[in-house]
Amino acid sequence: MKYDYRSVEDKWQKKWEEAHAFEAQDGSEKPKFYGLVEFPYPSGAGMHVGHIKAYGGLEVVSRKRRMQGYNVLFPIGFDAYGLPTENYAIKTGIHPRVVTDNNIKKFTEQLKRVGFSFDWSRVIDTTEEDYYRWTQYIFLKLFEKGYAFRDTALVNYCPKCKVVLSNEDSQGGHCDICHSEIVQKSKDVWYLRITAYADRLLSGLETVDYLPNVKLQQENWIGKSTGAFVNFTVNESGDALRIYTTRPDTLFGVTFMVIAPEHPLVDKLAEKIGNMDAVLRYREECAKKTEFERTLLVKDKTGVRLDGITAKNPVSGKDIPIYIADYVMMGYGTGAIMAVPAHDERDYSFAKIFGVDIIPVIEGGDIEKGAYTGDGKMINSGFLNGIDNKKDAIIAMLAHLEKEGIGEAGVQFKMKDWAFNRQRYWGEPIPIVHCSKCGMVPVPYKELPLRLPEVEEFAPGEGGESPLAKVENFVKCKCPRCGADARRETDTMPQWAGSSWYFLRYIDPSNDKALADPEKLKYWMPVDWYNGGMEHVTRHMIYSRFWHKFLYDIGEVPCDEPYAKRTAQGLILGPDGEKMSKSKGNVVDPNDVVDSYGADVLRTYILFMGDYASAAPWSDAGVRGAKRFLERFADIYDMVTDAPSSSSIESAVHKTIRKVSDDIEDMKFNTAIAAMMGLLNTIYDEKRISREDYKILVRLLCPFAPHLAEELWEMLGGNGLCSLAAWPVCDESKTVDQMVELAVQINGKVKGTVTLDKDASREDALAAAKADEKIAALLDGRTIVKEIVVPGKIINIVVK
RNA sequence: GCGGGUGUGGCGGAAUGGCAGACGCGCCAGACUUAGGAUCUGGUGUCCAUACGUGCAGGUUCAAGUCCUGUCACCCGCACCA
Repeated sequence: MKYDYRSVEDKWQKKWEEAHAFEAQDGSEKPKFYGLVEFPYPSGAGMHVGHIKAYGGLEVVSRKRRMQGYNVLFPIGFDAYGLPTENYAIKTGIHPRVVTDNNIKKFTEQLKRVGFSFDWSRVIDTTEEDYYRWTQYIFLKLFEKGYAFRDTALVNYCPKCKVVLSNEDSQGGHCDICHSEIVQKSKDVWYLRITAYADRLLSGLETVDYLPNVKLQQENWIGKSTGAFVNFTVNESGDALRIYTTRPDTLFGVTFMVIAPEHPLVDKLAEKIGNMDAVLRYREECAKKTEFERTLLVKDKTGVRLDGITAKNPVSGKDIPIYIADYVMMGYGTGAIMAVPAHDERDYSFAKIFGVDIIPVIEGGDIEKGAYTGDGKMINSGFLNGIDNKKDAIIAMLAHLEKEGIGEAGVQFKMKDWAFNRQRYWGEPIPIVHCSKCGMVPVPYKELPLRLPEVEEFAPGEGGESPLAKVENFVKCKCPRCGADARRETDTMPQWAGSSWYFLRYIDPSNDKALADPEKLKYWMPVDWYNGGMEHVTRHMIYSRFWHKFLYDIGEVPCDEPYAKRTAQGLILGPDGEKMSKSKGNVVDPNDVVDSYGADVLRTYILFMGDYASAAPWSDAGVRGAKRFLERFADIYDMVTDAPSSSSIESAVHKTIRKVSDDIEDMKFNTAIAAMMGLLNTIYDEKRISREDYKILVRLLCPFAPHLAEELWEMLGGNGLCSLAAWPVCDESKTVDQMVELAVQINGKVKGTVTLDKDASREDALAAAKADEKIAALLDGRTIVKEIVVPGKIINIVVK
């Protein structure tokens, strides 16, 4: 068959659109399936092959579900706020709105050309007023409940982008956008109190079906640790010095304390500290150090003793020195630690450098050699002496601390509150008014959306203020509470805001009364299956789970967890095996592949190239392999007869139904396609297949190469659209082969094969094996020790 | 350092403890061709072979790529988290 993919693909894309084939139905009696993919950021570069892989997985699943009779919601939209668009606007002077609209148009065309079965009637764009109105609404709810607040704190700041970044946006000490070194800066910033949900974000993971490594990464990011808070006292001033430790059992081994250079106690005790000059100098040095330098110097501990200051160990009563050192961070725990050099490697190396006492309190180590972090019997520890394990020692110590009122059990999380404002133009305005009398006042709900004003200049000011600050008629306003002159908040929300709830809006995209209708939410939520990249596991996913849990608590959504299942696709590497990047020049443009081979080839190749979850390099030769497969698939049309297929073909067809159906569920698309290729080879041997069996094959192919499948379906006289035809069901009885081949082993080594009836008895099988000439010769003169027969698989004869 | 993952042909990769290398790429040979970076057919782990082969060394088992112990290498997260 001559196959002109251009006209065929155009033809079916039009037919799908005319038939509204992929639009989800509200109020349907059918079972629902909500498949979600991470909506793209519409960059100027257009679509990447990575998008095709990311969407291609759930595309196949969604298409299969639809054919299985589900009411499928498989939506798409655009996460369009963000810095690249804004930076482009700053450079060119073109308004981000214009840039965004152009890019969305381009993405839409490209996505449609690939034939994805998205519900295009529900497209959302996070930068549109009727969308960000509800993003602002959620912010106000958070503010009302005290989960959005302002605080002055040391924050991650990117000097190049001139923005405050969250921890999630500055992993590894680099700006996520421009990769510059971030610095710590004290600023008055907006926070979302995500830490209030830390425990639930953790425990919720037990109720969802996420890939194990996705769960693990989230667990590590939340970073729960259990331990104790202990109050030490400063002898010279009586101040409490509170620490957090996971090892309260080692309290008797505390020989010094360390506080972070920025710890407020330093300033408080300034007059009593004998060497304040040196202390301040050290503090300055630390502030200048980049994250990178701090990490490199892990082994060489630095610090300064606070001269004239001592603390009292609350259990041993001993006086101990206090140091400041940058290996203690202000941002974790209380910014102060009790140091147990005998049993902590960091404290040990510090003690060695500074000549502090090292007192072992657990037996088993050698303090000359290093810290002993293992378990053992307690020594030098007063009432703990004799306890022989860590667990019991901790329990005993916690009881003592609580009884004496010097400490209590506690937990700590690595996760920090979410720094939420950006001094940027292209984002949702934060709907808050600053009034000199009333303080921070929310913009009334009825005034939402608070529109992003027009500006002349998109760049942030030199002082790091938002471009909105220069728009006088935006900034100047009346306080909604008292009517006095007031000023609007001029910062905008970070890019992660809009994507934290977008899956809710797809359910009811044009609702102007609520973020979505409660009945519709009840029907569609939770998302049944969410696929995306590993890079979003600790940011977008945690943020959106947080928002969702909050919305659940205030009764806006019907379920506690938004995503029932989460998977992730692996990267597509360049042909050179390296990560694709413009600078390496190894980027493959999916549009080129569609141009020269068609969308079906692109889709099929990307899902065939390797394990879906793993990274795999691009291969142009491999693309041609996919093309050959589809052409061979189409050429079978000439082998169709109206007589039944041979029993071997029939059996192979049903085995393929089973294989393809199961593999799609496991995202093993590569082996699903391989099974169809294998079946093709079998059919080519016989050059004959029944019309009905070929129609089964065409439906199996449909999720992968839907255009070709539709064309063949039509040629074969199938009813309606193949995309909406019933998914084939495997008839297990037809997959059972009457005759089966068994391997015959002698001492575990394969020496031959025998073909037997599937119901052959153990005796028959052994007799047949021994009747084989080669086997008989090998058995001659040997003593049979044991005979194993696994029906349908293997015969193993053990001889001496 | 901590946590997780992966090691299989020339390459991408398959294998509920049961015939390792499915399927594809590449390569070789042949056919059809004025031509072939098209198509079709056959072949293709290593070795002349007995045999040997899933990073390496052991172990369990009738049987191990798969399970167990140890070890090496690479990749990905987090990283002075107290």
